Amino acid sequence: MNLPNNTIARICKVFGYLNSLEDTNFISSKELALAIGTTGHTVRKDISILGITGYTRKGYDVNALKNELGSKLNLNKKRKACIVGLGRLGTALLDYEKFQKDGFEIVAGFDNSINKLERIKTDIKVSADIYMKDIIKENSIELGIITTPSKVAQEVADKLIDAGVKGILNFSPIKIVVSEHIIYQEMDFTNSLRFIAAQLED
Amino acid sequence: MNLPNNTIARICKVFGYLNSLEDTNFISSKELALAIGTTGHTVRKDISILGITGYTRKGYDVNALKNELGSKLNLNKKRKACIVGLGRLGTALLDYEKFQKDGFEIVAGFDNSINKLERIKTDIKVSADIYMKDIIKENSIELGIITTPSKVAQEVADKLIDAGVKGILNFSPIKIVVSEHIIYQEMDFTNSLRFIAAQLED
DNA sequence: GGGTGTGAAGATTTTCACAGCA
DNA sequence: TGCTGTGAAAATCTTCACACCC
Repeated sequence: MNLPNNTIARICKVFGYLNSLEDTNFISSKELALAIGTTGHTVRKDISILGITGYTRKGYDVNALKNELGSKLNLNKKRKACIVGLGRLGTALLDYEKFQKDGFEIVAGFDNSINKLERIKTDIKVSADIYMKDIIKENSIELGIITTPSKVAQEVADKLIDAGVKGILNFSPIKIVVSEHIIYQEMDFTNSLRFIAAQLED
Repeated sequence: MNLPNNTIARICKVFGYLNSLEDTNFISSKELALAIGTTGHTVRKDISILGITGYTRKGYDVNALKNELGSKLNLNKKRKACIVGLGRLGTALLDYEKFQKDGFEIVAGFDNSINKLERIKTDIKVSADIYMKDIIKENSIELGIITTPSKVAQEVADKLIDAGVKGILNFSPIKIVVSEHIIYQEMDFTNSLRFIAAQLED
Protein backbone atom coordinates (compact mmCIF):
# COMPACT_ATOMS: atom_id res chain seq x y z
CA MET A 1 0.00 0.00 0.00
CA ASN A 2 1.34 3.41 -0.84
CA LEU A 3 0.49 5.75 1.96
CA PRO A 4 0.55 9.51 1.70
CA ASN A 5 3.58 10.91 3.44
CA ASN A 6 1.49 13.08 5.67
CA THR A 7 -0.54 10.12 6.73
CA ILE A 8 2.63 8.28 7.72
CA ALA A 9 3.82 11.28 9.69
CA ARG A 10 0.52 11.61 11.51
CA ILE A 11 0.26 7.92 12.26
CA CYS A 12 3.76 8.00 13.71
CA LYS A 13 2.63 10.72 16.06
CA VAL A 14 -0.51 8.84 16.96
CA PHE A 15 1.55 5.77 17.67
CA GLY A 16 3.87 7.74 19.92
CA TYR A 17 0.93 9.20 21.75
CA LEU A 18 -0.69 5.81 22.25
CA ASN A 19 2.61 4.58 23.62
CA SER A 20 2.58 7.27 26.24
CA LEU A 21 -0.91 6.45 27.47
CA GLU A 22 -1.50 4.50 30.60
CA ASP A 23 -4.76 3.18 31.93
CA THR A 24 -6.76 4.24 28.92
CA ASN A 25 -8.82 1.60 27.19
CA PHE A 26 -10.62 3.50 24.50
CA ILE A 27 -9.85 6.70 22.74
CA SER A 28 -11.80 8.75 20.21
CA SER A 29 -10.53 10.20 16.97
CA LYS A 30 -11.16 13.60 18.46
CA GLU A 31 -8.84 12.99 21.39
CA LEU A 32 -6.16 11.63 19.11
CA ALA A 33 -6.57 14.63 16.87
CA LEU A 34 -6.08 16.98 19.79
CA ALA A 35 -2.97 15.13 20.87
CA ILE A 36 -1.27 15.35 17.52
CA GLY A 37 -2.65 18.65 16.31
CA THR A 38 -5.09 17.80 13.57
CA THR A 39 -8.80 17.11 13.13
CA GLY A 40 -10.89 14.08 13.97
CA HIS A 41 -11.82 13.71 10.32
CA THR A 42 -8.23 13.37 9.35
CA VAL A 43 -7.40 10.86 12.04
CA ARG A 44 -10.37 8.70 11.14
CA LYS A 45 -9.43 8.88 7.50
CA ASP A 46 -5.85 7.94 8.15
CA ILE A 47 -6.83 4.99 10.28
CA SER A 48 -9.44 3.90 7.81
CA ILE A 49 -6.93 3.99 4.95
CA LEU A 50 -4.95 1.41 6.87
CA GLY A 51 -8.02 -0.77 7.12
CA ILE A 52 -8.30 -0.51 10.85
CA THR A 53 -11.69 -0.08 12.47
CA GLY A 54 -12.84 1.21 15.81
CA TYR A 55 -16.01 0.88 17.81
CA THR A 56 -18.97 3.07 17.27
CA ARG A 57 -19.60 5.40 20.16
CA LYS A 58 -16.50 4.19 22.03
CA GLY A 59 -13.68 5.04 19.70
CA TYR A 60 -10.62 2.88 19.25
CA ASP A 61 -9.29 0.20 21.54
CA VAL A 62 -5.95 1.65 22.58
CA ASN A 63 -3.97 -1.57 22.69
CA ALA A 64 -5.48 -2.98 19.54
CA LEU A 65 -4.90 0.26 17.68
CA LYS A 66 -1.33 0.49 18.86
CA ASN A 67 -0.71 -3.04 17.71
CA GLU A 68 -2.33 -2.67 14.36
CA LEU A 69 -0.74 0.66 13.55
CA GLY A 70 2.56 -0.80 14.65
CA SER A 71 2.22 -3.81 12.43
CA LYS A 72 1.04 -1.83 9.41
CA LEU A 73 3.92 0.59 9.68
CA ASN A 74 6.53 -1.80 11.00
CA LEU A 75 6.83 0.04 14.25
CA ASN A 76 6.55 -2.96 16.51
CA LYS A 77 9.97 -4.19 15.54
CA LYS A 78 12.84 -3.04 17.72
CA ARG A 79 15.50 -1.12 15.82
CA LYS A 80 19.11 -0.62 16.69
CA ALA A 81 20.77 2.70 16.15
CA CYS A 82 24.16 4.30 16.55
CA ILE A 83 25.27 7.87 17.04
CA VAL A 84 28.22 9.39 15.24
CA GLY A 85 29.71 12.55 16.69
CA LEU A 86 29.86 12.65 20.47
CA GLY A 87 29.91 16.33 21.17
CA ARG A 88 27.34 17.80 23.49
CA LEU A 89 24.38 16.99 21.33
CA GLY A 90 25.60 13.50 20.55
CA THR A 91 26.20 12.63 24.18
CA ALA A 92 22.85 14.11 25.14
CA LEU A 93 21.23 11.76 22.65
CA LEU A 94 23.24 8.75 23.82
CA ASP A 95 21.23 8.70 27.01
CA TYR A 96 17.96 10.02 25.70
CA GLU A 97 15.64 7.64 27.57
CA LYS A 98 12.74 8.17 25.26
CA PHE A 99 14.44 6.20 22.49
CA GLN A 100 14.56 3.02 24.54
CA LYS A 101 10.97 3.34 25.60
CA ASP A 102 9.82 3.62 22.04
CA GLY A 103 11.69 0.65 20.70
CA PHE A 104 14.86 2.27 19.49
CA GLU A 105 18.01 1.02 21.07
CA ILE A 106 21.19 3.04 20.87
CA VAL A 107 23.85 0.36 20.87
CA ALA A 108 26.96 2.30 19.89
CA GLY A 109 28.50 5.75 19.75
CA PHE A 110 31.37 6.88 17.58
CA ASP A 111 33.77 9.77 17.54
CA ASN A 112 37.22 10.22 16.11
CA SER A 113 38.60 12.03 19.13
CA ILE A 114 40.12 9.51 21.53
CA ASN A 115 40.15 12.27 24.04
CA LYS A 116 36.40 12.65 23.93
CA LEU A 117 35.82 8.92 24.00
CA GLU A 118 37.77 8.64 27.21
CA ARG A 119 35.86 11.35 28.99
CA ILE A 120 32.35 10.21 28.13
CA LYS A 121 30.38 8.63 30.93
CA THR A 122 27.76 6.28 29.61
CA ASP A 123 26.81 2.62 29.60
CA ILE A 124 26.78 2.55 25.85
CA LYS A 125 29.88 1.37 24.08
CA VAL A 126 31.69 4.23 22.41
CA SER A 127 34.42 3.69 19.85
CA ALA A 128 36.64 5.41 17.34
CA ASP A 129 35.27 5.94 13.84
CA ILE A 130 37.55 3.32 12.35
CA TYR A 131 35.56 0.58 14.04
CA MET A 132 32.27 1.86 12.72
CA LYS A 133 31.85 -0.60 9.92
CA ASP A 134 32.68 -3.66 11.99
CA ILE A 135 30.50 -2.69 14.89
CA ILE A 136 27.53 -1.79 12.72
CA LYS A 137 27.75 -5.08 10.88
CA GLU A 138 28.27 -7.16 14.00
CA ASN A 139 25.28 -5.64 15.71
CA SER A 140 23.03 -5.33 12.66
CA ILE A 141 22.54 -1.66 13.34
CA GLU A 142 19.89 -0.27 11.03
CA LEU A 143 19.80 3.40 11.89
CA GLY A 144 22.53 6.01 11.99
CA ILE A 145 22.22 9.31 13.81
CA ILE A 146 24.64 11.99 12.72
CA THR A 147 25.62 14.66 15.23
CA THR A 148 28.97 15.64 13.79
CA PRO A 149 29.98 19.05 12.49
CA SER A 150 28.58 19.77 9.02
CA LYS A 151 31.83 19.46 7.22
CA VAL A 152 32.22 15.76 7.90
CA ALA A 153 28.54 14.85 7.82
CA GLN A 154 28.47 13.66 4.23
CA GLU A 155 31.55 11.55 4.71
CA VAL A 156 30.10 10.00 7.85
CA ALA A 157 26.84 9.28 6.05
CA ASP A 158 28.74 7.52 3.29
CA LYS A 159 30.53 5.38 5.85
CA LEU A 160 27.30 4.53 7.63
CA ILE A 161 25.67 3.51 4.39
CA ASP A 162 28.68 1.50 3.37
CA ALA A 163 28.43 -0.30 6.69
CA GLY A 164 24.85 -1.25 5.96
CA VAL A 165 22.69 1.28 7.73
CA LYS A 166 19.26 1.70 6.14
CA GLY A 167 18.09 4.95 7.61
CA ILE A 168 19.81 8.16 8.60
CA LEU A 169 18.75 10.91 10.93
CA ASN A 170 20.92 13.93 10.35
CA PHE A 171 21.26 16.61 13.00
CA SER A 172 23.97 18.53 11.22
CA PRO A 173 22.66 21.56 9.39
CA ILE A 174 23.50 20.55 5.87
CA LYS A 175 21.69 18.42 3.38
CA ILE A 176 23.28 15.05 2.88
CA VAL A 177 22.93 13.28 -0.43
CA VAL A 178 22.05 9.61 -0.10
CA SER A 179 21.14 6.96 -2.60
CA GLU A 180 17.55 6.24 -3.40
CA HIS A 181 17.07 3.27 -1.08
CA ILE A 182 18.27 5.00 2.07
CA ILE A 183 15.61 6.62 4.21
CA TYR A 184 16.81 10.04 5.15
CA GLN A 185 15.53 12.60 7.59
CA GLU A 186 16.87 15.93 8.75
CA MET A 187 16.61 17.78 12.04
CA ASP A 188 17.73 21.31 11.46
CA PHE A 189 17.23 23.37 14.60
CA THR A 190 18.00 26.67 12.98
CA ASN A 191 15.57 25.94 10.23
CA SER A 192 12.84 25.27 12.74
CA LEU A 193 13.43 28.65 14.33
CA ARG A 194 13.38 30.17 10.88
CA PHE A 195 10.10 28.46 10.14
CA ILE A 196 8.65 29.99 13.27
CA ALA A 197 10.08 33.41 12.49
CA ALA A 198 8.61 33.28 8.99
CA GLN A 199 5.17 32.97 10.49
CA LEU A 200 5.46 35.78 13.01
CA GLU A 201 3.36 38.81 12.29
CA ASP A 202 5.88 41.60 12.14
CA MET B 1 -0.23 36.98 1.00
CA ASN B 2 -1.17 33.57 2.25
CA LEU B 3 1.59 31.19 1.43
CA PRO B 4 1.26 27.44 1.46
CA ASN B 5 2.95 25.98 4.49
CA ASN B 6 5.18 23.79 2.41
CA THR B 7 6.30 26.76 0.42
CA ILE B 8 7.28 28.54 3.62
CA ALA B 9 9.17 25.49 4.81
CA ARG B 10 11.03 25.17 1.54
CA ILE B 11 11.85 28.84 1.34
CA CYS B 12 13.25 28.69 4.86
CA LYS B 13 15.57 25.96 3.72
CA VAL B 14 16.56 27.86 0.63
CA PHE B 15 17.29 30.88 2.77
CA GLY B 16 19.44 28.83 5.08
CA TYR B 17 21.31 27.39 2.16
CA LEU B 18 21.90 30.80 0.61
CA ASN B 19 23.23 31.95 3.95
CA SER B 20 25.79 29.19 3.92
CA LEU B 21 27.09 30.05 0.47
CA GLU B 22 30.28 31.97 -0.03
CA ASP B 23 31.66 33.33 -3.27
CA THR B 24 28.68 32.35 -5.32
CA ASN B 25 27.04 35.06 -7.37
CA PHE B 26 24.34 33.25 -9.25
CA ILE B 27 22.51 30.06 -8.58
CA SER B 28 20.00 28.10 -10.59
CA SER B 29 16.70 26.69 -9.41
CA LYS B 30 18.16 23.28 -10.07
CA GLU B 31 21.05 23.78 -7.68
CA LEU B 32 18.75 25.14 -5.02
CA ALA B 33 16.47 22.19 -5.53
CA LEU B 34 19.34 19.79 -5.02
CA ALA B 35 20.39 21.54 -1.86
CA ILE B 36 17.02 21.36 -0.22
CA GLY B 37 15.77 18.11 -1.68
CA THR B 38 13.08 19.05 -4.15
CA THR B 39 12.73 19.81 -7.85
CA GLY B 40 13.66 22.87 -9.87
CA HIS B 41 10.02 23.30 -10.85
CA THR B 42 9.00 23.59 -7.27
CA VAL B 43 11.71 26.05 -6.36
CA ARG B 44 10.89 28.28 -9.30
CA LYS B 45 7.23 28.15 -8.45
CA ASP B 46 7.86 29.02 -4.82
CA ILE B 47 10.05 31.94 -5.73
CA SER B 48 7.64 33.11 -8.36
CA ILE B 49 4.73 33.04 -5.90
CA LEU B 50 6.68 35.55 -3.84
CA GLY B 51 7.00 37.78 -6.87
CA ILE B 52 10.73 37.47 -7.07
CA THR B 53 12.41 37.08 -10.43
CA GLY B 54 15.74 35.76 -11.57
CA TYR B 55 17.77 36.10 -14.71
CA THR B 56 17.21 33.99 -17.71
CA ARG B 57 20.05 31.60 -18.37
CA LYS B 58 21.94 32.70 -15.23
CA GLY B 59 19.58 31.85 -12.43
CA TYR B 60 19.10 33.96 -9.34
CA ASP B 61 21.44 36.56 -7.92
CA VAL B 62 22.39 35.04 -4.59
CA ASN B 63 22.52 38.21 -2.53
CA ALA B 64 19.43 39.72 -4.06
CA LEU B 65 17.50 36.50 -3.58
CA LYS B 66 18.61 36.17 0.02
CA ASN B 67 17.52 39.71 0.69
CA GLU B 68 14.20 39.44 -1.01
CA LEU B 69 13.29 36.11 0.52
CA GLY B 70 14.37 37.50 3.85
CA SER B 71 12.22 40.53 3.52
CA LYS B 72 9.18 38.65 2.24
CA LEU B 73 9.36 36.16 5.09
CA ASN B 74 10.66 38.49 7.77
CA LEU B 75 13.88 36.58 8.10
CA ASN B 76 16.19 39.53 7.93
CA LYS B 77 15.18 40.72 11.35
CA LYS B 78 17.27 39.46 14.25
CA ARG B 79 15.29 37.53 16.82
CA LYS B 80 16.06 36.92 20.43
CA ALA B 81 15.41 33.58 22.01
CA CYS B 82 15.71 31.90 25.39
CA ILE B 83 16.09 28.30 26.42
CA VAL B 84 14.20 26.75 29.28
CA GLY B 85 15.55 23.53 30.76
CA LEU B 86 19.31 23.34 30.98
CA GLY B 87 19.93 19.64 30.96
CA ARG B 88 22.29 18.20 28.43
CA LEU B 89 20.23 19.12 25.44
CA GLY B 90 19.49 22.60 26.72
CA THR B 91 23.11 23.38 27.41
CA ALA B 92 24.12 21.95 24.05
CA LEU B 93 21.72 24.38 22.42
CA LEU B 94 22.90 27.32 24.53
CA ASP B 95 26.14 27.34 22.60
CA TYR B 96 24.88 26.12 19.26
CA GLU B 97 26.85 28.50 17.05
CA LYS B 98 24.59 28.08 14.08
CA PHE B 99 21.84 30.08 15.76
CA GLN B 100 23.95 33.21 15.99
CA LYS B 101 25.08 32.95 12.41
CA ASP B 102 21.55 32.77 11.19
CA GLY B 103 20.22 35.72 13.08
CA PHE B 104 18.91 34.06 16.20
CA GLU B 105 20.42 35.22 19.43
CA ILE B 106 20.11 33.13 22.54
CA VAL B 107 20.09 35.74 25.26
CA ALA B 108 19.01 33.76 28.30
CA GLY B 109 18.75 30.30 29.76
CA PHE B 110 16.49 29.14 32.56
CA ASP B 111 16.34 26.20 34.90
CA ASN B 112 14.82 25.71 38.29
CA SER B 113 17.76 23.82 39.70
CA ILE B 114 20.17 26.26 41.33
CA ASN B 115 22.63 23.45 41.37
CA LYS B 116 22.61 23.16 37.62
CA LEU B 117 22.76 26.89 37.11
CA GLU B 118 25.93 27.05 39.14
CA ARG B 119 27.69 24.34 37.22
CA ILE B 120 26.96 25.58 33.71
CA LYS B 121 29.83 27.13 31.84
CA THR B 122 28.63 29.57 29.23
CA ASP B 123 28.71 33.24 28.38
CA ILE B 124 24.97 33.38 28.26
CA LYS B 125 23.14 34.54 31.30
CA VAL B 126 21.38 31.68 33.06
CA SER B 127 18.76 32.22 35.72
CA ALA B 128 16.18 30.51 37.86
CA ASP B 129 12.71 30.08 36.38
CA ILE B 130 11.21 32.67 38.69
CA TYR B 131 12.99 35.42 36.80
CA MET B 132 11.73 34.25 33.46
CA LYS B 133 8.97 36.78 33.02
CA ASP B 134 11.09 39.76 33.97
CA ILE B 135 14.03 38.79 31.83
CA ILE B 136 11.91 37.99 28.80
CA LYS B 137 10.13 41.31 29.05
CA GLU B 138 13.28 43.33 29.68
CA ASN B 139 15.04 41.82 26.71
CA SER B 140 12.04 41.63 24.39
CA ILE B 141 12.65 37.96 23.81
CA GLU B 142 10.38 36.68 21.08
CA LEU B 143 11.17 32.99 20.94
CA GLY B 144 11.15 30.31 23.62
CA ILE B 145 12.91 27.00 23.27
CA ILE B 146 11.71 24.28 25.61
CA THR B 147 14.15 21.54 26.57
CA THR B 148 12.61 20.52 29.87
CA PRO B 149 11.21 17.11 30.78
CA SER B 150 7.77 16.50 29.29
CA LYS B 151 5.89 16.78 32.51
CA VAL B 152 6.64 20.46 32.98
CA ALA B 153 6.67 21.45 29.32
CA GLN B 154 3.10 22.72 29.19
CA GLU B 155 3.55 24.75 32.34
CA VAL B 156 6.76 26.26 30.99
CA ALA B 157 5.05 27.09 27.71
CA ASP B 158 2.29 28.87 29.58
CA LYS B 159 4.84 30.91 31.47
CA LEU B 160 6.71 31.79 28.31
CA ILE B 161 3.54 32.92 26.62
CA ASP B 162 2.48 34.88 29.65
CA ALA B 163 5.85 36.62 29.52
CA GLY B 164 5.22 37.67 25.95
CA VAL B 165 6.98 35.15 23.78
CA LYS B 166 5.46 34.82 20.30
CA GLY B 167 6.90 31.57 19.10
CA ILE B 168 7.78 28.30 20.78
CA LEU B 169 10.08 25.53 19.70
CA ASN B 170 9.38 22.47 21.80
CA PHE B 171 11.98 19.72 22.12
CA SER B 172 10.10 17.78 24.75
CA PRO B 173 8.24 14.82 23.34
CA ILE B 174 4.72 15.90 24.13
CA LYS B 175 2.30 18.11 22.32
CA ILE B 176 1.84 21.45 23.95
CA VAL B 177 -1.42 23.30 23.57
CA VAL B 178 -1.00 26.97 22.79
CA SER B 179 -3.42 29.71 21.89
CA GLU B 180 -4.12 30.54 18.28
CA HIS B 181 -1.75 33.45 17.92
CA ILE B 182 1.35 31.62 19.15
CA ILE B 183 3.52 30.02 16.51
CA TYR B 184 4.36 26.56 17.67
CA GLN B 185 6.79 23.98 16.38
CA GLU B 186 7.85 20.59 17.67
CA MET B 187 11.09 18.67 17.44
CA ASP B 188 10.42 15.15 18.47
CA PHE B 189 13.52 13.03 18.00
CA THR B 190 11.81 9.75 18.67
CA ASN B 191 9.15 10.59 16.18
CA SER B 192 11.73 11.26 13.53
CA LEU B 193 13.23 7.84 14.07
CA ARG B 194 9.76 6.40 13.93
CA PHE B 195 9.11 8.19 10.67
CA ILE B 196 12.24 6.63 9.25
CA ALA B 197 11.37 3.19 10.60
CA ALA B 198 7.91 3.41 9.06
CA GLN B 199 9.49 3.78 5.65
CA LEU B 200 11.94 0.90 5.95
CA GLU B 201 11.19 -2.10 3.78
CA ASP B 202 10.97 -4.91 6.27
C1' DG C 1 -26.61 11.00 21.48
C1' DG C 2 -22.09 10.50 20.24
C1' DG C 3 -19.05 8.10 18.18
C1' DT C 4 -17.03 5.59 13.57
C1' DG C 5 -16.46 4.77 8.17
C1' DT C 6 -16.07 6.40 3.75
C1' DG C 7 -17.33 8.01 -1.00
C1' DA C 8 -17.45 12.33 -3.00
C1' DA C 9 -16.58 17.17 -3.20
C1' DG C 10 -13.47 20.68 -2.53
C1' DA C 11 -9.05 22.74 -1.81
C1' DT C 12 -4.46 22.75 -2.21
C1' DT C 13 0.00 21.43 -4.06
C1' DT C 14 2.85 19.67 -7.37
C1' DT C 15 4.06 18.83 -11.88
C1' DC C 16 4.15 19.81 -16.55
C1' DA C 17 4.81 22.19 -20.87
C1' DC C 18 6.22 25.57 -23.22
C1' DA C 19 6.79 30.64 -24.19
C1' DG C 20 10.32 33.99 -23.62
C1' DC C 21 14.71 35.68 -23.25
C1' DA C 22 19.93 36.59 -23.29
C1' DT D 1 21.27 26.61 -25.83
C1' DG D 2 20.00 26.81 -21.07
C1' DC D 3 17.57 28.81 -17.78
C1' DT D 4 13.43 31.44 -15.82
C1' DG D 5 8.21 32.29 -15.42
C1' DT D 6 3.74 30.79 -15.29
C1' DG D 7 -0.98 29.22 -16.73
C1' DA D 8 -3.07 24.90 -16.93
C1' DA D 9 -3.38 20.03 -15.99
C1' DA D 10 -2.72 16.46 -12.84
C1' DA D 11 -2.20 14.58 -8.51
C1' DT D 12 -2.73 14.63 -3.85
C1' DC D 13 -4.67 15.76 0.52
C1' DT D 14 -8.29 17.44 3.42
C1' DT D 15 -12.80 18.24 4.50
C1' DC D 16 -17.45 17.25 4.35
C1' DA D 17 -21.78 14.86 4.72
C1' DC D 18 -24.20 11.45 6.02
C1' DA D 19 -25.14 6.40 6.71
C1' DC D 20 -24.60 3.42 10.34
C1' DC D 21 -24.21 1.53 14.86
C1' DC D 22 -24.36 0.83 20.19
